[in-house]
Amino acid sequence: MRRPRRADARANAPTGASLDFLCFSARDGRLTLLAHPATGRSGRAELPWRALTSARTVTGEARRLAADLMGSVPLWMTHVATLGDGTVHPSDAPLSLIYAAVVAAGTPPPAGLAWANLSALAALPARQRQGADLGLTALRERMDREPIAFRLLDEEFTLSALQAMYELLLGQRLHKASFRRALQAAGIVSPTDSWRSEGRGRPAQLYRYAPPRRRSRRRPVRFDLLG
Amino acid sequence: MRRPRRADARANAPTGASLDFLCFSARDGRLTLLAHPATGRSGRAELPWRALTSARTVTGEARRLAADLMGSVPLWMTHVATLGDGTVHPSDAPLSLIYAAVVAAGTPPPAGLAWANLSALAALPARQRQGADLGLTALRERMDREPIAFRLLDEEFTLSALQAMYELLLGQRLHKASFRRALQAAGIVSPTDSWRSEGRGRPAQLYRYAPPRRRSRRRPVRFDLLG
DNA sequence: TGACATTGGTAGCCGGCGGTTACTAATTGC
DNA sequence: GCAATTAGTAACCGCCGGCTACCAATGTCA
Repeated sequence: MRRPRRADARANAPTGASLDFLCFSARDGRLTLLAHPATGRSGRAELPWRALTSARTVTGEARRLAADLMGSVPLWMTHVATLGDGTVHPSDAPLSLIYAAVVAAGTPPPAGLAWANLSALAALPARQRQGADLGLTALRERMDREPIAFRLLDEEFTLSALQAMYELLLGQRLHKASFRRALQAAGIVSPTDSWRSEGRGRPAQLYRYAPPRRRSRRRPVRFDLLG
Repeated sequence: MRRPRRADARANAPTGASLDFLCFSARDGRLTLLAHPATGRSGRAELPWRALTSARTVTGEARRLAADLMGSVPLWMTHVATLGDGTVHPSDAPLSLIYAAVVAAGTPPPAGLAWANLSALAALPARQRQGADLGLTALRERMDREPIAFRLLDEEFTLSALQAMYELLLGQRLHKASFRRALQAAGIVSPTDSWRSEGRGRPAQLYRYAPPRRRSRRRPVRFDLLG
């Protein structure tokens, strides 16, 4: 059984795979996802996807797909799932490689696509819906290891905007003082000379994401997350 | 470009995928990985794999592969990576789905396979080596959310054995008092009536993994892991 | 012009977590 | 009986993180 002839492997192998592009952004205090609107030819909302043509450069093809759509490769992008299991997918491919990315709030959608609320996610084809769920979960779980929230903001941002983005992703309110104390202690933002005044209230200083070189503290062993 | 005919997708699509089985265990205080020894026909160490025959049941096929090898489905098993990118793989398949699993220390290897030290990992074919690295990283990152260390132990275990397993996975020594305090506070183990006495020293009480129903505490926002 | 609302930003209290030291308990081997 | 070895716990204490309270700077409006 081990090491079959190449022809054997080809004989009853599943054919083809799709690359699916999960692109998150934020708009009006909501998380949004890039999708073909339901008004398309299929009459159904659908994530952008492309047939995988050469598995020799999977990550390259994923980046190319993203760049072709968005104009440039997103600052944060990663593979989040590989789905098959007989779920419905517009490509008819038996396998789909789901890539998730994040672009700054306010990025205009490419032609033919729109920013959809996450509530519209239920209308996606089954496999894409599952991929979107997994992608969103991945965003939430990785945001304390990778600068996901920062990539959803412009290069310069206020600390209030950063906190609002964290609250959006985590789905819970955070305390301002604690948030800023932890942020300053980690030293991962550096202030700029600019200030932003939006209507009422005291102007806010603008910051940049500037992670230090030094190694991060190791976290203690935790048992309270098991179950 | 969107929604190509099925024939189009098939035309230049990559053909076939392999399922690769990363099975970790522990032996003599070392982490080990199930592999075909280098004495096989290929003369090279190799992870067990199988051609994916029906993508309709990817997870089912992965479980079946594991069960066929080990006799039963491992208590912890998950998909950790999908690799292509032109790396070498014994199957010649352009894509490989890597599944990682964990079995109790002392589980005998199936015929034709052996428990290999992680140092032997460098000898694997490139794609399998990459998969093994990713799998090991996944083990370490997920062990505070999923009961990975517990699945590497027998059903009943001593707290010292549990701590040794955590130290093995994390690659660092832990303090006994802190470890046990956190463990008791989380309430995820329950003592049994049995005691184990191995040679010298005071006998140790045996415990079982028994996670509570209650919801886990939410962890604070952390910025010190970014960068 | 001055009071108020609004948003930005910080000081400091305090309970609990987690690293550490130090101790007690129970067994084997001499 | 005594040393060695392993299991298990108590308690100190610094720091993290939730919280309250406060000050700062702007726009709005009477």
